[in-house]
Amino acid sequence: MNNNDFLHSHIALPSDFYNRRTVEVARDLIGCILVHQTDENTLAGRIVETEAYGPDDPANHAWRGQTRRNQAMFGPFAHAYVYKIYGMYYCLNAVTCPVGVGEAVLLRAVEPLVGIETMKRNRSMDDPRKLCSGPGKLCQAFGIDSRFNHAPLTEGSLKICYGKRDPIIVMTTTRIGISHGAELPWRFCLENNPFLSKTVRRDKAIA
DNA sequence: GCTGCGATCACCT
DNA sequence: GGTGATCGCAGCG
Repeated sequence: MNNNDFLHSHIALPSDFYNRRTVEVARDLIGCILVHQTDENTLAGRIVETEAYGPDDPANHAWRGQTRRNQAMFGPFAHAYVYKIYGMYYCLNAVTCPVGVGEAVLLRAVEPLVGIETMKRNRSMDDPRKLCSGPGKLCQAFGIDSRFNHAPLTEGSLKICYGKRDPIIVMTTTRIGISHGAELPWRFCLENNPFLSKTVRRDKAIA
């Protein structure tokens, strides 16, 4: 399949998809396709790991209210919230709630599908399992940075599209890498997928 | 102002 | 399993 075929065979999720409870959006994003159409290439991959940052959640960036960094979280749903972490990596979120409510879904891992050579170049790395197996890695592979903060995910160069309708098993587990508050079962992933991040906790798997 | 730490990652042992 | 890279924010004064 060439790049044009791929683009035309995938349709962006409608904006209403994101106007639901954040944990539902996080679960339903598993299996959907992240697409970045650059001037040169199409980059695409299947979303295999997500994390919800919801209400009453001390780990949520929006927990202490609105700041310049988390402004996009309080903007309209179906848009991107991209922030820099540890001064060097970016993380991509899908904003889920109406204006004024700060909730989002962090995309934690993607299975590379299209534009793999470009991803390898962006990551200076050859192993396909390591190209997008973490929130910072997938942004580097896809060339996603702060320019995409506030960008719509329903149109334009960065989109999330329907995936194939293969039956998939979504595993629910706790979050990790955060210190505030209880570890809520708000992480979702494709069971036994080889492209998950290194921190998936099978011991705490729920389904 | 300064300090500590975080939704990370690669590299080292 | 430990460490360094290095930016924005919060908390403290």
